[in-house]
Amino acid sequence: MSHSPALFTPRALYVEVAEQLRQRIFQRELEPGSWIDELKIAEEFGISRTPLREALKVLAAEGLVTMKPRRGSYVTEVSETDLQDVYHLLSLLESDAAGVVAAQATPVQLAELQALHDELEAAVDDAERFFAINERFHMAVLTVANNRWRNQVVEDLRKVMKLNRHQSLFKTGRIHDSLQEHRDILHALQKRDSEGARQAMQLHFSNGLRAAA
Amino acid sequence: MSHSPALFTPRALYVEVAEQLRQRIFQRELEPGSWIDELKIAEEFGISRTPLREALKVLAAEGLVTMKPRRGSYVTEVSETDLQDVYHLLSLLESDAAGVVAAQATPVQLAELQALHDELEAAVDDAERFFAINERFHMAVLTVANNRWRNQVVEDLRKVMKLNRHQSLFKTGRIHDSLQEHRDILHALQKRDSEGARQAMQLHFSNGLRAAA
DNA sequence: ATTCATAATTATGAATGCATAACCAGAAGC
DNA sequence: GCTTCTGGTTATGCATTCATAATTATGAAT
Repeated sequence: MSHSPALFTPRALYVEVAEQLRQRIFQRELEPGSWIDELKIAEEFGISRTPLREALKVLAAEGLVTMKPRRGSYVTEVSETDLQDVYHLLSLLESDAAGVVAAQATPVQLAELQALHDELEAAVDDAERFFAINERFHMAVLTVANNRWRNQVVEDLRKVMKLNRHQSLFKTGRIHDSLQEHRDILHALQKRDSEGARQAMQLHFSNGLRAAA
Repeated sequence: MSHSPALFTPRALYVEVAEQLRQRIFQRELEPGSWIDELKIAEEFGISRTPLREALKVLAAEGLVTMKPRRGSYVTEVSETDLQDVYHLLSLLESDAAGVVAAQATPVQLAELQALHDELEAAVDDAERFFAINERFHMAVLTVANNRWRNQVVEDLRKVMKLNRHQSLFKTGRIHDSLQEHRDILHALQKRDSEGARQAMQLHFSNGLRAAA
């Protein structure tokens, strides 16, 4: 990795570190509730504590990390009620977004959503892949709904949701059910049925919560 | 900023600085869109750049500040559509909260909300005070609704809303109207009418947006 | 042995220093 | 006159160093 100087303006180091830390957290290398050793991590990354601490503050704002004054940073523990609360909010925000999309999406945008959904259908046998495309679909709906503040909020809440260790999608039958729910959502969107889209999305989340809990 | 020795463990400096910066931003000492001179601010506060930069990252996470790589930090500019989007979300989140409160609040909690509302009634002639109590009431509703993730989100969005607040509440008649809307909300809560509370809160926000825009 | 006081250790929070990318002004070239 | 190059300046991002609060370890006294 010789010095190929900033052709593609590299993100600031603390942004990069924040992303790496997210990965470690999601992969349970850093367990919920565990203390984050700044010195150890800084050494592992080969950086100083300064950008690491900045990254930790970013993660704290996202809710992935909890900072205690003079005690350091801890990976956030997501309780059962936390999970319910987060699902409640996601349901509220994303179902509203679905309603907006049904009312306002252009034909091109609907086609893009359809294309994503087709990918999802094709990934039914690959849970990992299904999970990734599922996330892309949900974010695509939000993008079309076009409210950058909501996007930010949902993005953060989804990160918190991911902290929950048993990914609902891997439970038996959940993928199949989830896919059917997605079909219903897409169908409502294409019918331009705002209320139907809202309800379908809500159902999708309440089922998702049941599977996760 | 050399304070007397820490009798009551003061919050970390960067937290304090973040709060001070919020005040400056809300009071328009730092104007939306303007660049934030780290050296200048650090000197004014009598601190180094390190805690200031950490504070700026906190504000960035709240949406008050926008950071551009290698360009520094800027006070977030809130466009007309931004304002609409934020109101939309607040309406969604707080009206849902109102519905929860109507269904689940204990009599004691309802009495506390009533007491806050009475304070609001009494502040009808003091716009500044009215504004403050209004905020307390809204946050009290959220507290009763008891979803810490929503609280955090709403808190942040309200800060963004404040970036714009200029004259919204000070427009002629808005205080009076706002008060009436609050009466309707409280009435629905005490009737345990979830749907009514939701709608009353939604109306409150849509009127608020009209007055702000 | 248990408890309390105190010393040693460790980690956080903040200050300082430094390297480099971005900006700006002025000169050279067309 | 306009563009482009170049040198100087400035501010950001990161590393390093330092101070102090918190924790643990140690030891004395009951």
